[in-house]
Amino acid sequence: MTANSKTAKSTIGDVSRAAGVSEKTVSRVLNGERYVSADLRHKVEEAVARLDYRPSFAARALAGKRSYQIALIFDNPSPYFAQNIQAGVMARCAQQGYRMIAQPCEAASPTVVDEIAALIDQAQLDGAILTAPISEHDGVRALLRARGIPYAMISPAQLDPEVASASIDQADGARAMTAHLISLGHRNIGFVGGSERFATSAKRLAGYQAALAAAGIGADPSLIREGDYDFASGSRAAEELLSLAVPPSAIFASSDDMAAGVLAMAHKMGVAVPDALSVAGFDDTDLAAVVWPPLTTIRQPVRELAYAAADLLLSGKTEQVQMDFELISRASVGRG
Amino acid sequence: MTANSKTAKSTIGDVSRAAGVSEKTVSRVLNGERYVSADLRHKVEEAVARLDYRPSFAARALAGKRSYQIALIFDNPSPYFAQNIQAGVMARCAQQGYRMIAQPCEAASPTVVDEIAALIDQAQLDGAILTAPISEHDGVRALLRARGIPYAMISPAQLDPEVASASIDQADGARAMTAHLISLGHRNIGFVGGSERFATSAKRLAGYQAALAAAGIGADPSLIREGDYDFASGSRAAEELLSLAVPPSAIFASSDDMAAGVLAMAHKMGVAVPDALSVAGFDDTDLAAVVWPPLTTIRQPVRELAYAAADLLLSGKTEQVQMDFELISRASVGRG
DNA sequence: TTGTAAGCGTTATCAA
DNA sequence: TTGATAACGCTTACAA
Repeated sequence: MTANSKTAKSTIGDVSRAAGVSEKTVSRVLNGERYVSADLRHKVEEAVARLDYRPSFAARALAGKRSYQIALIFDNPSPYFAQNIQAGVMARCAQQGYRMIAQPCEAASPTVVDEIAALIDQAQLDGAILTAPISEHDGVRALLRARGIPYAMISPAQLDPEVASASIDQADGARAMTAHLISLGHRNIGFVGGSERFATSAKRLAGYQAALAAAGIGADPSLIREGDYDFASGSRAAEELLSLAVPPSAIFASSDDMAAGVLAMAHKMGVAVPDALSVAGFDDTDLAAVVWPPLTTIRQPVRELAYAAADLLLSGKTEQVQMDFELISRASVGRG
Repeated sequence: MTANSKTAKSTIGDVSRAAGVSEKTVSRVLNGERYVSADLRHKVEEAVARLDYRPSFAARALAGKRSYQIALIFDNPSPYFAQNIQAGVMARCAQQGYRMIAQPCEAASPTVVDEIAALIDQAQLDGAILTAPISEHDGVRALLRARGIPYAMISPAQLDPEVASASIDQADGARAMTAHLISLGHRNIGFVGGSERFATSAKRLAGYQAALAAAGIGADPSLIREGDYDFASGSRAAEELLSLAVPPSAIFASSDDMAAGVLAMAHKMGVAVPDALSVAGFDDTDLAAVVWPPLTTIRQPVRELAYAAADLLLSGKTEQVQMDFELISRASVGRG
């Protein structure tokens, strides 16, 4: 290996000359096509390794049908969630020789569709992965369909039998958590719901209500508060709930930022956690898990959802994969 | 605008025909070159708009000297930090017709240099932006230099007069915070330092010590603990500090995750915040600010650092920009 | 199983 | 100030 090999950028022509074969044969080996003799294949592989050759994305995209690029289109959710999804998708792409283009955007902006159209044209996208609430954006989905770009959705509000997706059962998660609280002896369970901007909110509320009904516990509307998926709204809701004549003995917040807010407010109001109050969260983000140990959470396997979505997209499958959530009880894990 | 215009991908040839000029002239207009008559320029612009034409990145990269792509290379810092930096850099790139390629990596991995070399070759990078601790990685920086790829650093440990960078004065931030605590009457101030993996840790400690010295307060080694920049190590350090015969009346944690840990431990040990204990943090991530209101922090203007680094890189300047930090006192802001 | 030729959409070069 | 023509590095189509 000469000193140059670290600096020189070799081409497919260099490789073909070094291996004594045609450029097309090198291309065949690179793309794993059939009809290459073991002998030539070996020679090519050796030359590729020796020259430290790597194909140009630009040339491949221009000449071929595929660009080996897919986009991850997301609307500014929690940074923890976004980073996890991004890392997961990127890892799977890299494994298969693809590159991921991160495309943050605002679902509510009037220009989203144009922005994504520009991306498709300029980057010659092979596919896309959508997270909520972009996965609910009709304009974006129509564009993708019109352009013939395959896509997969992560935790979409509605399963679409024609579109690949990876998700957990939101309602069942909330049901399981509520049932868990009931099994601990709680009868008076507060619920902090999420904003209507996300379709998951209604599902989580439904799960909570289903568990209560299944246990024969009457629904008490004063125990249900609407939040905004953020810390402040969780605090606010907790203040109201804990000020009730008969305060709840447990509060289930349907996001972890809100659960953290509930905990902070409980501390502030001198309510002992977990002795006088159990706090539970629905964890989209891993945030509460990091910051606030004394918490029971329903965890979405975020990384795994990303893997699944990427795998579906790259393999061209159009399945709706349902994954399991985890119920993590800190009390038993004993991390605090 | 026909129905087709939303679906058709037009080329520079289509535009040249529509405008009645040569392809080269269209190219000149697109790239803002001189020597194009106002008349033709106008015709071309009109045709571009009418056809909704957007140049192909792949073709530009292949034919031209520039790929209009830069990489953001970062090693898994806090998700909040990463998302902010990414959003900032991406925004500036988009403004100037560039694309940002996010490249997470591990500074300690033996393959980082190869991974980045692959990226340079395959994507034909025009430049890169490095965050700590990649900005301290000699192998990576040597590679970039050898390949002739310009780069900018965000908050590097050492300013390099040859390399563009955007940063705040870490030592001065820690000094300012410590001086602030002293001005509130504190004399007994605990310090939780960061890991030696980041060169900033030593600087923050130095700032803390400088402020104490300036106020004529003797250094007490038992008040200084080493942490790991995470929640757990902050809790641990706080537990030790608050168990001292004479516990500190204020604790300054040099990261916000650690500050959150300090706060949680104070609550757990029944130490009233902020009455019996002031807690201060150095905020790289916005995390504690979101989750833990009763906190005084030194905030890095993360978004602005990203803007500055991107602007420097894209304009080809080799300056070392120093930005101001903010001292945010929650008590006065009154957010809790 | 292998190779030849053409062309992808743009910019660089050089001539007009 | 404009425009022909030849690259750029690869894959497609087709031939051998």
